[in-house]
Amino acid sequence: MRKKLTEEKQLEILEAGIAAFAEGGFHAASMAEIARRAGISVGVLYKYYANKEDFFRACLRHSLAALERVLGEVTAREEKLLTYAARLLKELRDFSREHPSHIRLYHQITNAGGAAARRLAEEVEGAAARLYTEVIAKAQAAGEVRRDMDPRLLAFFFDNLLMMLQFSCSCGYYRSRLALYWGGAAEEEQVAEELLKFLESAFTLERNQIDHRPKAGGRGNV
Amino acid sequence: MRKKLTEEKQLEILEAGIAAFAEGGFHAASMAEIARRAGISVGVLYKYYANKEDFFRACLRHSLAALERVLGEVTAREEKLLTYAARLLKELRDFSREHPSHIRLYHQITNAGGAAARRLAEEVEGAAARLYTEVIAKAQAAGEVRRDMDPRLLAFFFDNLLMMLQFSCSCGYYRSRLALYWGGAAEEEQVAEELLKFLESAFTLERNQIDHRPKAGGRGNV
Amino acid sequence: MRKKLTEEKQLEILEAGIAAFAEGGFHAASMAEIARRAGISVGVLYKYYANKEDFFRACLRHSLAALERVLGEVTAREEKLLTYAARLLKELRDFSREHPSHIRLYHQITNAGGAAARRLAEEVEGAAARLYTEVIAKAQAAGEVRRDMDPRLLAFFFDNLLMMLQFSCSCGYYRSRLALYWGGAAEEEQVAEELLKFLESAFTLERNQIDHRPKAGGRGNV
Amino acid sequence: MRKKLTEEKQLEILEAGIAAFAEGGFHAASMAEIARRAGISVGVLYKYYANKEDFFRACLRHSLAALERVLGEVTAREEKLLTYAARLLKELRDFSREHPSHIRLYHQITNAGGAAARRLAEEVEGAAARLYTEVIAKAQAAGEVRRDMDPRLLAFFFDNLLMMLQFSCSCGYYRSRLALYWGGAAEEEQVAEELLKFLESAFTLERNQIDHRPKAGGRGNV
DNA sequence: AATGAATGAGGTTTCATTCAT
DNA sequence: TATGAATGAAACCTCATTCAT
Repeated sequence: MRKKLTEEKQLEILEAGIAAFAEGGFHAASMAEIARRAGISVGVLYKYYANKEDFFRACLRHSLAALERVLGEVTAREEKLLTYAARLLKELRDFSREHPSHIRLYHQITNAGGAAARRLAEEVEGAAARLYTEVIAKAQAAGEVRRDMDPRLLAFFFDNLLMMLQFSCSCGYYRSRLALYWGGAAEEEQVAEELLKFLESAFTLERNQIDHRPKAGGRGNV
Repeated sequence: MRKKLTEEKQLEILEAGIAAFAEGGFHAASMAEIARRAGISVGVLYKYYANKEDFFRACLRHSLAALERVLGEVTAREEKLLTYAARLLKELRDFSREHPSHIRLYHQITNAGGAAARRLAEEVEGAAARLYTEVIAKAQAAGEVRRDMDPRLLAFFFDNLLMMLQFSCSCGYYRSRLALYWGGAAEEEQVAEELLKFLESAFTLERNQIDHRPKAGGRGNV
Repeated sequence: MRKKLTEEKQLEILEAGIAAFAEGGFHAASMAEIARRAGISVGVLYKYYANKEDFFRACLRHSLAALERVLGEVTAREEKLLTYAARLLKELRDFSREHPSHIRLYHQITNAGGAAARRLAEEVEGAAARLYTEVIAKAQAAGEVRRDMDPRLLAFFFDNLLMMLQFSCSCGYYRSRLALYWGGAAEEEQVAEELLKFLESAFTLERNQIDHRPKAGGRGNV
Repeated sequence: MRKKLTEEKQLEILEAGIAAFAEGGFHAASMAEIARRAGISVGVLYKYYANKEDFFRACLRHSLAALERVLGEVTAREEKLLTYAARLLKELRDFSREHPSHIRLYHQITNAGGAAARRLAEEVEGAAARLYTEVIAKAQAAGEVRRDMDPRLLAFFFDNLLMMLQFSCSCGYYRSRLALYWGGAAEEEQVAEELLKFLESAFTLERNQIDHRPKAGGRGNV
């Protein structure tokens, strides 16, 4: 009989699916088009996946698994908060560049609503949320991070900035938007670098420490 | 586009479209369903709009115009950066609550890619990007904002946090995500309050000012 | 708007469906083909019926309703058993000729098995079974019909012969089969006539009355 | 058709096909499912049979051959009509019980129309039709059977009752129907027994012999 | 002018058939 | 040779769009 699809081909199919679903969501993608892009016949899709929905979920799982693998590698090491943040930024940037469709698919699912959204959010973000919060709480205890803010919100804002950075690397609209702010030839390395500085300050300075006298060369405060 | 339907009815149609498109994107929405929701016949839809795409663009325009109106009102007054940010947060939060579909539709279109995305980004974000950057640059000049970061990136990170806050108020997934971080009964007022503190620090403290000695009660710095 | 399908057109659609399903059963018929035969588009089929199964059931209902109407008319009058049987034969023969597809569809569903078959049998045959049995029991009480057989089985054999007669008038195979027995130019009138004679004897003669002496011109008995 | 599979396996394949086709007709059965049931691969099916139609015909031939073998055995002996009928009933009942799928497949094909139906009817029923007619004609000549009816029609009605009895033993719908008439625990032996009585009378009593005076305990005749 | 039924292209899914292994 | 995965035509079904009323 004909050889079963190689592992490689199976991945290619998933990638084709991810790319298609990332484009315009579940409804916009066509199974026939996906098959064509993956260089197979529709029949194969339906031999491996019960239906479009099932295939979509497989793509999602595959995509999120890859993302989680990246996060897992970064979080395996014990480190100072900002060192950790720096590595996270780098890894996510690399991942976003290599697999923009994965990030775009992830962005797609954030459209979802209802119970499915809740389940998905817990599945995808739960671990990260807890990890970030914990790391930040520890850093607060160690006096490395400001104590006048709830660690959960610090973690939340931190993750928000990470998400937007990923989107800015991967999704057409957000890329254009970054270009609008930063100029056409966006060097993402520098953006990441600057984001670290931004975070460093945000994590450090307590409100009551803010000096309200104008700085040299300027008058007045924020 | 003739002029027979009342202004009010026209708005109702657009709102129905926005709600439908916000749900699952362009392809998931059905013209018949939209007409039904708006209490009109499909025929009317096609009298006023050439086709689905055309109607979608009208919904988008309407939705973004509303958003821009809000931004416009906020930015009309000359103010200090953080006062301005505070007002912006409040207005966007209110808008997100009253018109979550608008925000969700906005989120939908950020999936787009290609030239359309570029055009859209410029149209939607261009003014804000320039405004934020300018305000921040002025604040830097006045010594109210750190000078060791590019005002464009400061503006960019600022806007990123704003966008995520809007999504967190409006879109199912992001709402669940906020709940994950912050607990079930997320009081968005407090989140906005804390975001201001976060921004204040991020905008203020320069990296070389960061005290690397551990704070009281903790040892070491970030 | 376009005019809704006339009652007449709706019947035409059902007839097209009945003809198609009668041909080779549920699976052999194609919705597109049915639409084409009925002179409509597939869309109409799916506006009136949720899906193929639903449409099939509607065809069945329509077909059986027509059959039941015929039976109902016949059974409305109080009559002697054989007069009644004669009229039944005539009406069924006429119906079979005018609507052979209905009979053929009926024949199709007798393929069914399982609980659906039981339900269908009760629905279609229940009334007739009870009626025939009752009429025969009464005739037995009146001494008009042999008493050495269970009225239920007499009714059953009676109905069996009726069913086969219908099939022999409507379904290709059974028609050919009748031709095999009776010769090419099967005159169904005469068959029905003879069936009556057959039934008359079967209903009348009790076993113990059978004369075992050879009849004139023959030797030996059955 | 090559000759590599064991005789036994070939029969198993045919039986699987017969069971599948009997279920819902030609179109409802799937080649893959048949292969699975027979414990072979589809490839084998297509090595032995050119296509689905060809395989269907082979199943039919096999099924009818079995039926004809039974009839052949019964008709080999010279006997009195009713003894013969009794044996026929018994054999067909046994066959229906052991191979209900064969009967159900036979029932399936009686849907067919056109020239194929004619050919099939001749092939399947021709011999029986001629045999029955001949036996009955002889019995008439011997004075054992009424002479006021055409032997061909007597044979036809006789065969009709036989067919229905077979269906009533094998096909879901007809079984339910019998239960409707005769009660849940249909004992087919008794039905066959009673059918013989029914036939005996039908074959014997001539119309002009029918006594039109009411029988004891009743008034009037049929 | 508004309606919404009808249209039919196009999407999803199945399955008879092929053919590389 | 037997296998059963791959193929793709054809079936079911949906919905953007048209247009008779």
